[in-house]
Amino acid sequence: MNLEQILIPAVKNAVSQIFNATLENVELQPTRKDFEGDITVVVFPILRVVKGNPAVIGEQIGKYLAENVPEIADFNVVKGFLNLVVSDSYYLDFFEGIRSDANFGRKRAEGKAVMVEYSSPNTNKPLHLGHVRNNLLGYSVAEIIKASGKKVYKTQIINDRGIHICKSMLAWKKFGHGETPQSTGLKGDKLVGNYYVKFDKAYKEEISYLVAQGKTQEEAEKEAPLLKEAQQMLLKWEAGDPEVVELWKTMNGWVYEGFEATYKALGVDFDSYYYESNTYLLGKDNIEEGLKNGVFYRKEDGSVWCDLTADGLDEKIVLRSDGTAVYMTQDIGTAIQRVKDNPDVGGMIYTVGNEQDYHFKVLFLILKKLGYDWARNLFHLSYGMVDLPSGKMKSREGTVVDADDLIAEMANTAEEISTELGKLDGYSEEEKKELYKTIGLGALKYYILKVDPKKRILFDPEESVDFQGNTGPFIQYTYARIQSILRKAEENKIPVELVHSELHPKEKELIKQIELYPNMIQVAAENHSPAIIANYTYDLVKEFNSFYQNVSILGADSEEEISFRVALSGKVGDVIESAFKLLGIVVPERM
RNA sequence: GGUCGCGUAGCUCAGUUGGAUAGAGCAUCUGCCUUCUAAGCAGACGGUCACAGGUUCGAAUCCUGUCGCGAUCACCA
Repeated sequence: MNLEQILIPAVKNAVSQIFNATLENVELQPTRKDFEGDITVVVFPILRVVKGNPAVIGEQIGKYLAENVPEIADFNVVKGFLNLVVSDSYYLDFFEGIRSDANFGRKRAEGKAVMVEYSSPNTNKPLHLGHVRNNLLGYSVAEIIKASGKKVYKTQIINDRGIHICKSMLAWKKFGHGETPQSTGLKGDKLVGNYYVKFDKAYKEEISYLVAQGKTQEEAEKEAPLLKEAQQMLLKWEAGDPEVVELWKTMNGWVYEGFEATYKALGVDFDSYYYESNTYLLGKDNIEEGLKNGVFYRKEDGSVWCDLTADGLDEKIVLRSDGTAVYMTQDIGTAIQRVKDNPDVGGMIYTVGNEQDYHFKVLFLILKKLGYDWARNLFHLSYGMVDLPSGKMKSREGTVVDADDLIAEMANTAEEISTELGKLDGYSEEEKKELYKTIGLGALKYYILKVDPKKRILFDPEESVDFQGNTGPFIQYTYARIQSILRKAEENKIPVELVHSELHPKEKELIKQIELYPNMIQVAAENHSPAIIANYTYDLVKEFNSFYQNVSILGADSEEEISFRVALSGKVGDVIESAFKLLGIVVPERM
């Protein structure tokens, strides 16, 4: 039982006892630091049921609660705010109850599962900063929802077909001389990405040649022989030409190996993979069904549409006049296929940039119209772009921030700062390297996850990421210090099972903050926002640091006090670790 | 132009369901390493919550309008 569960009925009861009135809602909030008390009842909403002066009413309710609710030790009223002082024994009991609970804050899974899609790369380019935000967000939201009590499937759809892959393939055939990742020592995705760039370069040369011959820019772009050849290749691929398919398999294989390495470095994973080469023909049957149900209609030219004007949207094409699928067809089919593959799925989350807001609005509406019950639980986890100080990332201008480079750079920065501060002296080179990675990655992940997904992020690679203040390393550092306390306590054989009777104000503040943790997980899950977890953890760490600096832990007055503070520190460490796990950030034992 | 999103301190960001005097970090300034890790702590400075109306006992938060920034409006994906 947390405080809310105790107080809401208690306040309702008080109102009915004193005023003989029925209260629907009780509004509680943590008491502001500048007032005395721990939790505050807002009196104003009660005025709807009980007429009178809020201060007087607050006074009466406060008196009743103090007399009848054992958890309430005292109260005071400021204007319309009834501040309640919660007894130390409540917090001590609460702490005792959760101290040994390793799963504190996390619920066990029940009900329908949720499928979270994220990453969704193209196989012609290496992953970049934008994908990093996508991956971190998707992974973290999946973990948060898991912790909030739902089974989660992590999945991705890989765009492994289409003209863009053919471009890389063609360039490799023409200019590659049989290069492989093994022969060049390049990561597979980088190698293939290079050929995509090579294609683009050669294509541009052809265009300028044609323009010089007197063609218009537009004509030249369409008629360039390289492009024609790539289009031929796509047709061959669709026809199942063995040679083209073989090359396609080989090159995509290289890319997947490269991606796996990046995912591993980022610390994200997936339960299933969907490939567009398998799903691009899906959805046509569903269109037929929709036609029968009257959800769709056919135009004279044979194309199929969905009329969404009644819902304030446009008409949307779902099948071309030549009967081939469009993006929407495929997405409809894939969604339905996924639920077939995992019948316990009751909803899906798509982690895709906000430039596709409209697409998903339409997709969800169509699926709803088709009558699937899980279609009511679809969510587009839409996030803002990652911009550089120079503006957008443009592959053609070479301003793309590569994911692998970025991760390596963060580790370098961590090394520089650590060396400068003289930390980590006395560790082996291998241990140090591991720590630099952990810290650098922590900085990057936290930097990206602490901001609201909807907002754009301005990322300055020159300034790199801060290590002071509201940052990943700061929180990791605090965790490492806590581990140090626990080690010393163990060395000195300090028992931790003792409980003392009176709480220091700093101890009380800390326990109050810990108490909020389960609530934060729920709020973060409902809002699909890791930022809520990140900012909560920061607040907890601030609270702990204040405690740490202002009271003595291992040198406290009594043995009882020492063991209590060690136990409290340990629990703070557990909560930090648990919260950071939801963000996919590792906390080191020492740093 | 239509639709959607964003606009909070010099900069980067929090702000739970509408609640008290709007909070952090960075930057600038002042103290604190003889105590458990100073990547820290305590404090100072810094605000017309883009603007104007409205709803409410109460608005950064909800509604309407204006301005600014971005995205999107393909038989592309």
